[in-house]
Amino acid sequence: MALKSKKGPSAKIRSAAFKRVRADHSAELAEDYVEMIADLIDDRGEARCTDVAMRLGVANATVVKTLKRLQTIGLVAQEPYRAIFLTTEGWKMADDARRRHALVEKFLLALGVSQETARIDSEGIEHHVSVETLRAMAKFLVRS
Amino acid sequence: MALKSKKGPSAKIRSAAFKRVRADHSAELAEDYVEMIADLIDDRGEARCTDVAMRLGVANATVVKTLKRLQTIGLVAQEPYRAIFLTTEGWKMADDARRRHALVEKFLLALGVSQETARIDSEGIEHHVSVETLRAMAKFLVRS
DNA sequence: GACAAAGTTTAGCATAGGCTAACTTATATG
DNA sequence: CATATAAGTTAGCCTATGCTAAACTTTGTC
Repeated sequence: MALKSKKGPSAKIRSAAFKRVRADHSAELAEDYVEMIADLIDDRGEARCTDVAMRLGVANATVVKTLKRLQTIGLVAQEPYRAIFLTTEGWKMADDARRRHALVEKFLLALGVSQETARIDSEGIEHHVSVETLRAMAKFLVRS
Repeated sequence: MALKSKKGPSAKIRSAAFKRVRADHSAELAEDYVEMIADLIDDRGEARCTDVAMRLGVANATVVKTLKRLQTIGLVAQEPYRAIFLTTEGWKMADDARRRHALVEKFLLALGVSQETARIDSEGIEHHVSVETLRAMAKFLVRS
């Protein structure tokens, strides 16, 4: 391989970014669920499977299965055929996610994008924003 | 259910955001791969399985498997035991991703975050930024 | 040209997140 | 208060993305 040169020490550093993205992804769904459950509880007093399914745009059975996972990792508590509750841990994650989500959305609006786009993009972006970037966004909001 | 009120027409609209995020995710990996393959080809003349695996931080076998999928959807071309090439379609996607990636990264830097954070966060964010938001970021860069 | 090292592929496994269809439980109303 | 409808659950399937270990090519070197 004549054209092969060094890999550079950057390879490992580079891969860290992708590893973080992959880690984000597995947390992402959990965050979306607890955030939505928190909203449902606040808005209407309780969170039901069906509401979560409808809002997420997935089948009921999918929600049930995912809730099982969230129970095993201690974010959610639920009796069969009953409404969904959050554990202390779950509330913590939900509040965190909501704060982050709101900030990103406000930031996008301040940047000049439409409400619609801010809502949609913030949903995707919120999970990939570090504390440092969040802080920079907050600073921008104060300035502008 | 005494406390159940209307679901609101927002449910379907809301779910659209999550559907987009899910769709983004399945495209995301493809974009990461073609972007990285394009970089490897430009930087060192060819893209090898091992390099992709190392940079992404995954096992070799994982790359092989994913490349199969990318071949079936027409982004990548490869002979067994040979280097990886991009199809015209693949190059289009790679260039698109690279443009988007670079813009997001530059934007984050302009916003005041560190190089390190800009690099990492842009990797996660680039896949979730709409054209409208990208344009707003570009505008911000011109102004600042 | 033989052979060791490096790179690639295959096989087989696990987890996560989707789905539909069939079934069970809760509840709201006649 | 019986029962139809709505809600939740289970079972079984699929795809995507990871992994390790073992097998197979390619290639560089002696």
